[in-house]
Amino acid sequence: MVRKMDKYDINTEERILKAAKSVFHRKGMYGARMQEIADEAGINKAMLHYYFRNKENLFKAVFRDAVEKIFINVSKFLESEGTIDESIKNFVENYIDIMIENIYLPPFILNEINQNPEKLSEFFKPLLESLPVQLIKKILKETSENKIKPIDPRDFIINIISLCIFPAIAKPIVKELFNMDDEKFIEFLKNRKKSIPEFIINSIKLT
Amino acid sequence: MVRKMDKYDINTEERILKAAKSVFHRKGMYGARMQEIADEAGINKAMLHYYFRNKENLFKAVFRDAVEKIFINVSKFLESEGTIDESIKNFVENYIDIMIENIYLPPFILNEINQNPEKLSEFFKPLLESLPVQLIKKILKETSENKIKPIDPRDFIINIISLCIFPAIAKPIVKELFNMDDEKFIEFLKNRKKSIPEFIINSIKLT
DNA sequence: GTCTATATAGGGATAGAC
DNA sequence: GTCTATCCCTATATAGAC
Repeated sequence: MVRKMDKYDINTEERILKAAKSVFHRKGMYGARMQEIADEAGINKAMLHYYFRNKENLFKAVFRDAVEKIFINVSKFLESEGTIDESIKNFVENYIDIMIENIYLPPFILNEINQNPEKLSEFFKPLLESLPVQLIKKILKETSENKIKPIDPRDFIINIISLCIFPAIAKPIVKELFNMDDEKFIEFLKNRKKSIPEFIINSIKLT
Repeated sequence: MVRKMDKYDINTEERILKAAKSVFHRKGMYGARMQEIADEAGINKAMLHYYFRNKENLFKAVFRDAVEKIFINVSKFLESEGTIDESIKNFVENYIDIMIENIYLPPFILNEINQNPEKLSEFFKPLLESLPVQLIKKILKETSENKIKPIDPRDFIINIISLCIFPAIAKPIVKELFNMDDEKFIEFLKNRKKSIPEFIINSIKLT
């Protein structure tokens, strides 16, 4: 796996991984073809097996990377310090930025989990267990102190995540529905960094 | 395609279609196997080709049915008469009922569209063009008359759809996150028939 | 219409030379 | 480490008997 290389070169393993991401993200585990990955990496199929032994291993490397990018950060931002309002703004802004940079990942991950739910325990369990404890406590506290409208913390968490992630999953439909090209679509997402926190904060604040 | 049959029997074509739905919904176009569909229908592979000629045709029949179930209804409920509040309640309640009955469809459809965006024009275009015109007008009117907080109608539409559909797409994660079995998960969705309209109406009403 | 048997191709994986 | 050639299984699809 280790190879002397030119400073400006990138090594074969990285080239493969990059190509594998591109193909798996678009086509999923079963739609992807090893040949296509090899072509995109500019090498031949045998190399894929030399570095990753089989398709399943290569896929897992890609999937693990995707989960880390998308879910490690959910965890981090959901648990931030400060008031609820600050937490919401912080989460949404950071999360939509991640989404814009990795627009293919949410459909890729969610599709894989729906088709293979057992992957959940293999990749997510440690993440999920520790996830939103702090935030739930914060919501319950603010509710009991009459600082926000009462809301089931589970609904709150699902709502904020839904509003951030769903447009990435429905991208082709959203673009078609509102006649957007890619640029307009990104602009739409960027605007949601402001509109989603407003939407959520309005809905929970006392009148 | 037509066959005399016992009153309590269902004909072969329907058996195939039913089995095909079950398998395609769970595994998608590329993960599904014709053999598995044949087994589940209780017939052999040759029959699949006799009735549908090839896998692609069979898949399209299943996909078309899914799109009609999920999107015809979006269109219908989004355009209902009455005040905005009534429209929201009407849409969410009806849509979550549909979701509960067809929990596999949203991930199935969205995955297929993400992997094959060209399917969009083939199956959706007529639907999408006529979609939310009335609702957009209603929102703009209420905004200009200072009856609700100003909101981009596109955000409004995406928000309401996100809140309804996302839990279906993330079902395995939601169940894991909150330690739900299937029954608890359905209960959670049913509760959202009330909580989502509250959430949305609070966020847009003037204080 | 329904079955068994088989053709054909595609794709993952390996062997072996360099 | 990288390549070419090839193996071999799997899955779609067809042929043909009943």
